[in-house]
Order: sequence, then C-alpha cells, then structure tokens
Amino acid sequence: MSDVDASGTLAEQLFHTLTEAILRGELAPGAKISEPVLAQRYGVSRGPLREALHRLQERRLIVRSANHGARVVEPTPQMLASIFAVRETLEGLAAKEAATLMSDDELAALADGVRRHERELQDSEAGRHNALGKADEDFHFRIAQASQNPLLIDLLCNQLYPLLRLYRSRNDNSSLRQRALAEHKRVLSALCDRDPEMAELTMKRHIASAKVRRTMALQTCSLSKSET
Amino acid sequence: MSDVDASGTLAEQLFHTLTEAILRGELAPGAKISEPVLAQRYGVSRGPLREALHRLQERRLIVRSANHGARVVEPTPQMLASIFAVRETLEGLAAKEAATLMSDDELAALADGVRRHERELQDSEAGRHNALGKADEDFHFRIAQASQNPLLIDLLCNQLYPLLRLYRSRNDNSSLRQRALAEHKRVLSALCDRDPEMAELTMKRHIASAKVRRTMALQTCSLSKSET
DNA sequence: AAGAGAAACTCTGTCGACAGATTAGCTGTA
DNA sequence: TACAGCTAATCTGTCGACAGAGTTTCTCTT
Repeated sequence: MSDVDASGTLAEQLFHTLTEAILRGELAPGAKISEPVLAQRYGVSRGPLREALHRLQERRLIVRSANHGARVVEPTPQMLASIFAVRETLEGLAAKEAATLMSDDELAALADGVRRHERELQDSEAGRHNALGKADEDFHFRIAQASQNPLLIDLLCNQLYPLLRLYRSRNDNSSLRQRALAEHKRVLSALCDRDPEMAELTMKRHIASAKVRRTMALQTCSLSKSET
Repeated sequence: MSDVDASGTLAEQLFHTLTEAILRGELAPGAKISEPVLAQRYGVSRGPLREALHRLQERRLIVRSANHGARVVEPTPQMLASIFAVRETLEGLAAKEAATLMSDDELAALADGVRRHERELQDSEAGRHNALGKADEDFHFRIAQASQNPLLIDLLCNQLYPLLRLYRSRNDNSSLRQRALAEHKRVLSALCDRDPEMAELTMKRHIASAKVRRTMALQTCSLSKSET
C-alpha cells in the first residue's frame, strides 16, 4: 500500500510521506494534525514527527500556531494567484536560461516527452488523467533542471510545484488540455531555436493561460462550499 | 548582549536566534554544528534545537547529512549568481505590482526612506555602514510588501534577503553606494509615476548592477582564501 | 433551560536517556 | 616511520515521560 522511502532517518522519511499524504488529499486541507495520532499511524515517536512537521511548515504545506497544533494549509484563491504570479516570472527565467544552456540530448528528451504527451492525449480521450498530469509536470520539470540554477530549480520543483498540486482539479476537459499541449509545443519550438526571449515569452504566456484555466476550475469547484 | 525573542516556543526562539547568529557570522560558514554544544550554549535540550535546525535546513542556511551532523552553509560564487538571477526577476515583479498597488502613504514613506538614505550617505562618508545596509534593505523590503503578494513577500524577505546577508561585504566604497542610491531614486521615480513597466525595468537593472558590485566584492574578498 | 464556572481530559512543548553510527585515538606490525 | 586494524569516546537519531496550556464536559446557579 505505502511505498517505503529508503531515505536515512525517520524524520526524512516522514517528511516525504507526509508531503505526499497532503498532496494526495489523504490529509485534507484544513484538517487538524494530531501528533499522537500521526505518530501511531506511522509507527514512530513524536520526536521525528515533529521534526518533519517543522520542515512542512517551512514548505508552506501546514500552518502551526504555538500550543494550538498544526493544520493542513487551506488553499485560497488569493494564494493561487500569488503562486501563479511568482511561477510566471520564475518559469520564464528558467525557459530563458534553458534556451542557451540546454544540451541537445536534453532537448531531444524534452521533445520525446511532448510527443508522448500528445499520444496519451489522443489515445485516452477520457482515460487516465494521472499520466497526463505527470506529462505536464515532467515538461516543466525538465526545463527547470535545464536552467542549471540550483536555487531556481529548488524553488520550482520543491516548493511551487508541490503547492500547486493542492489546487489540481480533475475536471478540466480535453479541449483545455489540447491548448496546453499546443503551448508546450510553442515553448519547445523556441528552445529548439535557441531563442531565449521567445522561450521566456511563450513560457510566461503558457503559465498565464494555465492560471486562467486553474482559476476557473477552482471557482466551479468551490461553488458547493461556503466561507468561514 | 543577546536580545530576548519573546516568541512562544523555544524552538521558535532558537530558529530566529540561530538565523541571526549565522547571518552575523557568529556561526562561521562551513562550521560544524554540534547539537550538544549548541544546546548547552543556549540552555535548552536537544529537542527544540533539532526542530529549529530542520527549519534552518529548509531555509538553506545549514546543510545536514544523515548521521554526520549539520554544517553552516558555505557561500559559493555559483549560489550568489543563482540568488541574483532569481532575485532580479522576483524584485522586478514586486516593483511592477507595487507601481499600481502602492498607496500614497506607502509611497511617501518610501520616499522618506530614500531621503534618509541620502542624508546618511552624505553625513558619514566613512561612518557606520550598518545604517546604510539597513537603509538599502528597507527600500527593497517596502517594495516587496507593497506587492501584496504573500508568497512573493515571503520568498524575498524570509528566504532571499537572509541568504544574501551571507555574502554581504564591508568593503564597497562610497562611489558604489552613490550609484546604488541613484538607482533607488530611479525606481522611486517610476513608482511615483505609477509606471509598472518602468518600475520593473529600473528595478531589474538595479539588481543586475548590484550583482556586479557584489560579485566583484566577493572576488576581491576571497583572494586570501583557498579551495577545498 | 441557559449560561457561567470548575474539574477532568487531551495535547503540545520540553527534557533526559538509550542505541546505533561515526570519528578519533591507540596499538601493533611491516 | 608509516599504515592497517582495533578500541574507546562522541555524536546523531529515537524513544518514553513529565509539565503546562488548551479544550471539553459536567455541574451548579439564576
């Protein structure tokens, strides 16, 4: 059932396990985190658990207040907007750098990924959406890596992308997915041309349009909920 | 001697205290962090200390490896370049947003800060450099706040600015400081004009030129050191 | 019956102690 | 004298336990 992280310490394993649990929704947004309960669930003591929780706090996945305990962070439209504003500039930077720094092998791999993405989109018109989400994340992940900027890579891959998964919805139709794929192709094209400015521009446009898609999905999704 | 953080938990206090200790150089870059030693120095047990260390790890101020302990992060020219590349885009974004969102009061306060900065630069030609560094950080801090983007504010004020202090040098002369002040005035001017694009451009230029200054200072500073 | 107050319970924050791993130092040999 | 191997000391990772703060529940009063 649960994959075993073979990472050294218990605190490290817990950190990854809890991250995944939150991002998969197993720990619901806004849910209170009881240290005794979680410690028993994962068969560890509260020591390593608390260490993992302090890291999750820095990653903005949980909110802690002294003597009151921790809660899973609650996604808000405002935070979604914040994330996308930051993401637009950072991914723009990554694409710009990637245009000059990406090796031919990396470019080929990226193109392969896009082709696979397209095939999956055609094959299963309403099939496994997991693979499609993975394909999208893979595209952005590769470009971030290609920037060769350690801080940028870390901010995108370890902070922003996980946060975004909190907002991921399953109800975007295939026409929207087609648009996203077309935008990926445009970015890829700019990268193949080794055109930094065009790569930056197409990427920023792609993120901006993804923001619109995500925001709409969030609104239609939260029609059934009320406010605090 | 040591300011007393009145924040709730010991782990929280330790987190801030250790952050300051690292940024002031009291804990030297590359120095090994001994949990028993630190725990005794601050009069706490290892529990809260370890929780603070895990947060510092996420903030990139220390590096931990399993069963080997933690070390204060060592500044490298590559990381300095990474920070400035990210900072340029993020502060550009902050300035762009601030141009439309900043209230008149906030603008007046920012202008006040710049005037005070200028006075201090004239008064003490070779005086207290602390106040000058504070004035510079204050300028960027205010603009970040004005963006009203929580994630952006947090990334800049709590992650990038602290990291940058690891590279701060005391040997930049007053001619360089004059240039920085002139650039601040240009940004301020664009903000007063409510011109987002100009604000973004002038800020990005300012950061780029600060990068050059800082990199030069780092090179001249590290002439006396050797590599590992 | 509704609300204020007190008591009991639960939880978080903190500490001291043990076990495995790592490092430093010592011994013996080539 | 230099180096390999072993031993001892130290440190990190983990656990269980205690104390104060917070929450819930029950009771007593109006």
